[in-house]
Amino acid sequence: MINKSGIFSKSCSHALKAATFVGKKGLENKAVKLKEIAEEINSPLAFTAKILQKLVKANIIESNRGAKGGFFITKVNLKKVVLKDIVFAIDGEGSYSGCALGFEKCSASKPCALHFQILPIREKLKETLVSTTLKDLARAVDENNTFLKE
Amino acid sequence: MINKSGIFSKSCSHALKAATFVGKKGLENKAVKLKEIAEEINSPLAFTAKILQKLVKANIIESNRGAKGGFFITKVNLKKVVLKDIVFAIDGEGSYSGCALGFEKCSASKPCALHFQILPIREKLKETLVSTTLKDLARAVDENNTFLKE
DNA sequence: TTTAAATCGGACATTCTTATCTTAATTGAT
DNA sequence: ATCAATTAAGATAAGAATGTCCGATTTAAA
Ligand code: FES
Ligand code: FES
Repeated sequence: MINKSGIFSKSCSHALKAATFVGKKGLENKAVKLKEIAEEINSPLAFTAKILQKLVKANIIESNRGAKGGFFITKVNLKKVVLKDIVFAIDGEGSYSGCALGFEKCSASKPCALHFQILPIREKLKETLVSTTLKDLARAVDENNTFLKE
Repeated sequence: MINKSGIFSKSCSHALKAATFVGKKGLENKAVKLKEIAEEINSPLAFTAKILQKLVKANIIESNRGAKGGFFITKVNLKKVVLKDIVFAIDGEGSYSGCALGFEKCSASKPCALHFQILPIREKLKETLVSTTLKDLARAVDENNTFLKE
């Protein structure tokens, strides 16, 4: 999953930020409009729209069209959705279980040259991605302990 | 650094494989030709050439042109070069110290929403990348414990 | 019923990564 | 000197990721 500037692809980090902001508003049962989301996470409007649509299709957040519409997340999902769900929805599974050197499939029976070095790191990453909920992130942002833009 | 199919960019994983193979031959003080490298790591010839050139410019491996030419690594470098050096040479520094959500710079004073989750993973990755030498990888491949292609 | 506010969805444009092609430069052997 | 083998380097192409645009659709309210 490693690329030239950070851990996640841009799409994925925009998705994580967008979902976190929707989650933050979800803490108080509010829906938010696309425009507000894009501004709040400092991400291009149209591109943010595309990403939000993916999150909707992946049943992570929901949306309402028309006047008074917007994006929102249910209490249930806010608690249930973990980071892995978002990463999968945007980048797919390969991103967190693929072989470090590009083998078709990571396996201990034909380990690549980096297998034993990378495996523990990937395990730690997986553990974090499945144990961190969107609510965790949303709360931290809501309490001003962490931020969605610089 | 995370992308759609594995931990490193393709360029970077080709570089790691190529360097490891050159390193394996370096264990017995042999130079190898581009063609042999590309075949051995299952990577396109011309693209492999480009990557090898970057490794040469980064003083990780060396090359000789002309008949009987090829790529090789000195005993000193084989022992001294760590994975970080290769990753830096190909993908640059951002790849392992950039902010997970794309902030200009990762900092505890303005942590992004994922900072506290990602930091320990990145630290573990860094630790691995600086403590694993090319010789370590080359040896494991030489002993058939790990592989460079499927 | 009309209108304005939103999201949806597909086509399009741009930029970055990956890959190829071609020509030059270098070197050892004949 | 010439030739063949080999890396170096730059131009170019193909593909994927990122980003934009615009018209269609849905909805609430006037
Ligand atoms: S085989 Fe490459 S990471 Fe496991
Ligand atoms: S600020 Fe984003 S990872 Fe540290």
